[in-house]
Amino acid sequence: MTERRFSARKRDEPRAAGDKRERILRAAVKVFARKGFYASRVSEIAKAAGVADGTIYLYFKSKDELLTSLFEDRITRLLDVLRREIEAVPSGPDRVRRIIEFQLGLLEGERDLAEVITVNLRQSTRLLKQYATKRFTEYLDLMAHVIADAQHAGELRTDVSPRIVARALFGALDGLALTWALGNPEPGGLKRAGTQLADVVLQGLERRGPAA
Amino acid sequence: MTERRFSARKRDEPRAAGDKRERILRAAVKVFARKGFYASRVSEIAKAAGVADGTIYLYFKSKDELLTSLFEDRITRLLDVLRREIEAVPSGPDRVRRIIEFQLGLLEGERDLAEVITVNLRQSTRLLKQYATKRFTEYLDLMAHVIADAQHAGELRTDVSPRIVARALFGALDGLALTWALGNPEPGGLKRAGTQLADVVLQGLERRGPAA
Amino acid sequence: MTERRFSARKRDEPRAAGDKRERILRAAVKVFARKGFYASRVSEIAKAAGVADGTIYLYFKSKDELLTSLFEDRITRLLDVLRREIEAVPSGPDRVRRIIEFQLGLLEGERDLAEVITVNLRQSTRLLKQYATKRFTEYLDLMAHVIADAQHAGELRTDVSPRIVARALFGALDGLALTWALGNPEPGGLKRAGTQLADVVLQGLERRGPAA
Amino acid sequence: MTERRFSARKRDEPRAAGDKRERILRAAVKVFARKGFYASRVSEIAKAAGVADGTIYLYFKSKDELLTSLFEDRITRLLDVLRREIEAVPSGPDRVRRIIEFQLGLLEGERDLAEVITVNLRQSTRLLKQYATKRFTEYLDLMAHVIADAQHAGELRTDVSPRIVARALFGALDGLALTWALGNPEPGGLKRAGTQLADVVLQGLERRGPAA
DNA sequence: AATGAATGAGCGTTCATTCAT
DNA sequence: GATGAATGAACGCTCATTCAT
Repeated sequence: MTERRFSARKRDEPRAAGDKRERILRAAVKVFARKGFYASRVSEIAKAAGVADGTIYLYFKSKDELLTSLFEDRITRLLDVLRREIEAVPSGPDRVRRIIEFQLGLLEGERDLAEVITVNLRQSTRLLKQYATKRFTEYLDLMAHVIADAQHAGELRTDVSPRIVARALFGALDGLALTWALGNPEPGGLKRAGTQLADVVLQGLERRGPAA
Repeated sequence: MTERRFSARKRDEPRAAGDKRERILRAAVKVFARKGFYASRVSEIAKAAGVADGTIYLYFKSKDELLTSLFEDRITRLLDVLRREIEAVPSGPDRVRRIIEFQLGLLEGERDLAEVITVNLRQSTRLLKQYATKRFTEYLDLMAHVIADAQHAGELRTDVSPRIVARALFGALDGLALTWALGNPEPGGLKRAGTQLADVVLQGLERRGPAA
Repeated sequence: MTERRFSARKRDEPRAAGDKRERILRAAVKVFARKGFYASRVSEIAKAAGVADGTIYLYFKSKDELLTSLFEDRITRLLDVLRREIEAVPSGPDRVRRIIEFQLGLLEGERDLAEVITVNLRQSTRLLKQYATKRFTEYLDLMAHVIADAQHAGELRTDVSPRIVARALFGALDGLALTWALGNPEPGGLKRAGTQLADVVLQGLERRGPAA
Repeated sequence: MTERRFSARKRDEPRAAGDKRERILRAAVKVFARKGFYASRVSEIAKAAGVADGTIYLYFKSKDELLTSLFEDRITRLLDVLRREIEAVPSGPDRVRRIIEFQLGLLEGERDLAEVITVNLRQSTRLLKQYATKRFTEYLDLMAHVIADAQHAGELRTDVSPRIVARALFGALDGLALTWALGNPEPGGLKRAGTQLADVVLQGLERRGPAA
């Protein structure tokens, strides 16, 4: 829509190669977010990316693979950021809080991407089972590690499985995201929701004092 | 194809029609669960239901409406059961525990239905936004009411929004269900996951002693 | 294939069921003959057959299979006729003459079909290698048998392989058909060409007198 | 991709261009032979020729024209060779034998080219009708002339049309080639097939003695 | 001349939906 | 009501061709 302004790149060429791949991915995020994977047309994505339909197939083998690559690419990126953020926080409980803020923060910073991950991740059982699982599992593992480390450090109760907690926590965040994505944002916003979720979860994971 | 020969149901059979509608819904649950909404063919559902393709359109306006009706029908039924179960439990915290057990219990009792609700609910943003929301909201409201009642009864902390808690809790349960549905059942099973989730959530919702 | 028994439509109804398959085949012959397999559009065939595009796929799995079925169906039919005709002729040389007349006669009676067989048979090496071969081989075998029988009966020279003769004869007929199909009909027509070909071939296959 | 480094052909090399054109033609023969005209991709031919896709269009106007040029070029060359060979043979019957050997010999010497001529010649009715005909006709004419000359010289029977014989003979050779190309080579090989074909044809074309 | 990324028209095929029986 | 053959709009994908570099 914009973009052409000066296509006039005679000399310099700020947008390098691979550029196109990225443009397509960005367009795909936007379109998938708006209409869901199945209702999105390859031609729409192409148009949104400002390329010809066929061009998409120079970068992705199929529409399916476009979604797959999208997950792969974006989640890898998110994982990198999240890992760094977590390392910068020393306390276990604070790390949990950080994860919560991070995941909900996505919704405000990159709403479309969040919606794609939240909603489209489940568009296809097949996709989900075949591809998305690897990175998704990595994400859950990261959360589970944070929990487990804090348990070993004596910061959290040890009578619950880190993996179960991680999955439930992810689900809780996803659930909040879903209602937000569907247009019923919590009054007070995600920030308030995140704070409250963290309050409950952290109190719930607290080690119990000597007496009950 | 065969099968009809004698439709000859035992004796009377006042609801020949209702019968068929239900058969179609049951078939739809099975097929949607296995392949997802978009990958399911109307003809497959017809075959699974033992009716002709066209017959489905005597009971449902479209494939979309079939999914919609499925939610409507099943969730209404679930809500009835859940409401009754909750009324039978007097204590707020126990009610929360009951909800958790109920929702996870679905996965074992009616795995297909659970998978449809868990996975297919998100197949289509449009569907989700347009139709499914009503009953879904009712379900969340039920959870929120239980929380709110318990807060008013002084059984749970009051500094968190019942709706936020309800959504997060629903999400957490959904998250556990998802990993189960995808074939990575938690070791120890859903029962153990449910118990741990309840432990954490209830401790998290506990009113804090005099201090704090 | 069966199915027709009584298609017993209410009253009249000149065009019976399975009718549609035949209509599609007939349309395919016409269209393939005019434009060749690859240049023919499924939608054109549908239109020529007076059915919807999708209908073709109720009777044939793909465009490829349509061509394949066409060969199968038509050549089977031709083989039946040819076998009967040959049996009615006692003398070996006369049988050879009969085959020649029969194959060239096709060109006048069913010019489109002849063109499809002559030209389209080779459209796709893959098709040719995979499917068409069986019936085609049967056809060649029939010719080879006629030659071999006549050799055993002492009617033809025995120093040439029946299979080689069959293939060459088929090729010769096919070659005459090709130039005809391409619009350069031999002056004097196919009949004359057939007679001359038979004259040459039969003299060529004659047993030599006492001296070599 | 590599290869260019030094295009540095030994010394002089006036036909840098012709070089590429020839490489493309050679690649086309190979690819067309393996997969047929329609199933061959221009990009495959480019790759096989070691040039960029676009380069092909510097030498040929279209994929169609590439096939056309191929025929033109190769058949012209074959005609030259065949003409010279025939001139070197004085006797009519021996010339016929020479033609047979020549055409079948192609199959062993340049199998790919033979397959392209034999199979691909018919890939497209349109191509066949529009372009290929000219050279093809020339080839047939050469054969017809040989027959006619021999008839005038009293070496062959005169009651058959040289053109009909030429077409039938070409077809016979083509038919033998086809079965060979399809992978059912005659036991004894083409040589034996050629000898037998020549035996039959020449006996068939013999002038009959005064009596029967 | 040579390149090869980009194009976009065009096609085979699918499948939800209809409707004559 | 019930059927299932027929429909045809719609879409993913291919690939010959172009053209900026």
